[in-house]
Amino acid sequence: MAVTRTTKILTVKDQIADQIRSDIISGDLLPNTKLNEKELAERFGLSRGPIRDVILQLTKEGLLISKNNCGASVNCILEPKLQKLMIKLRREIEVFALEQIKDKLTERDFNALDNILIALQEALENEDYTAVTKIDISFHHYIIEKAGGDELVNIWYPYVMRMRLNYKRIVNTEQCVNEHRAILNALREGNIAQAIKSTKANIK
Amino acid sequence: MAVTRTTKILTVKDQIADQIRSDIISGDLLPNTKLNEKELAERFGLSRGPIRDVILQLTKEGLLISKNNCGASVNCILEPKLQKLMIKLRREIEVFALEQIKDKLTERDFNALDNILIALQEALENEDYTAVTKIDISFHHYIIEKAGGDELVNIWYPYVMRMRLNYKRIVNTEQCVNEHRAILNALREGNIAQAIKSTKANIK
DNA sequence: AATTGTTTAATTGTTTACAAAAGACCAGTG
DNA sequence: CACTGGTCTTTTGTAAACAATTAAACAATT
Repeated sequence: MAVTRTTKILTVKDQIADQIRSDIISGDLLPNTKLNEKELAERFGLSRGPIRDVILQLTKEGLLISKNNCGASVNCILEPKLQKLMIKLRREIEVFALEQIKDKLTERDFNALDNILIALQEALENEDYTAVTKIDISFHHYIIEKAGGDELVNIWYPYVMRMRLNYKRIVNTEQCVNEHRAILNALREGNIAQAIKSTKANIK
Repeated sequence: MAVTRTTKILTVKDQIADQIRSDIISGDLLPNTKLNEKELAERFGLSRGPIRDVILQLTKEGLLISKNNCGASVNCILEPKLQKLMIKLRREIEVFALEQIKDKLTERDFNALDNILIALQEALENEDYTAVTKIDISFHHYIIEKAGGDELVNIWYPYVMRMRLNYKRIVNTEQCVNEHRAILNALREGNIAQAIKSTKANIK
């Protein structure tokens, strides 16, 4: 059998959600910006129904904050203590994931992760920092999903999103790709301890 | 000013969500049971719109699992390793909460928690185990909310719900109320270390 | 007999129209 | 001047009709 390229099918709602997430990450939508259902519906050429679903979803992820009968707005950054807690918890989830996939990674997985890093490098060269952030997330997402499936992704995702809301910019562009390469290399060598160490260094 | 009794206003959706959560906790809705939007709408005398919102919300909480165009069904119990991870993470959140509220609790709070325990005792005597579970959760909820507001509640809630899905029954009825009383007593005495110890013992 | 293709029923996804709540504005009053 | 009280507008919440997708039952073919 030839190599099967898995093209992921995205629902309309997923695409809208992705777009709004990008807008928030990129800074186009600043904290406290109010999201108007009607406007969003017109922007995406849809009715308010699906938009409401997306807003509810992003609210659960912590990116938006909703009040009854008052709509949703972009959430603010966390207070430092909560921020620290979330970093700690996210680290533990990622460490758990690494321990789980220790012996499960195939050559196919390494290739997939390699490709992600290539895309990351490219986005960095293009200075497309929104793309950088999304690709960065997708690297971690791949590992989390492999380790614990959707269940684990679902509890992991809110932490990532909230952290991204706090630090909008990738400060150290080179460091970013190097850190991820370190993780991947350690995984390739089967050196989980090092992979964990590198991951902890990357999550901050 | 007289004592202001705070009666919480619940939206329609919150009430429906609560009801479905109860049905799952009580065992009326077993894992893999499919939820039909139309049936639910008729049962609650609503249209499908709000029902869809509730389903999406419960899916994000991990109680339901949804597939595109195929509806939602009650989620299964977690595999042991994920279960252990979630217990660990929930403990850390609750410990964090206790450390935060150390000096913030007023007499009003102690009374509120006392009342919760009285209700817990009563539910136990009536052998209404669904109520027991809900009141149990509300005790912890009170502390989490006090410590970190909705932000913290939002990341905490999924863990509680998923754990409840795993152990449906309160095994040790007396132990349950005793454990919570130990937490409250420690808080009253300002003995946070003991409160943390008791909380850790309670979350399992 | 097993598998593939087609039709049909049921269910979800989306749109549109309507009801209710919140916020803005402005006049009137102390 | 501040403040209450009302109307008006805007926005969200809900309902009901329509479109699209899926699953199942059945027929046809190899």
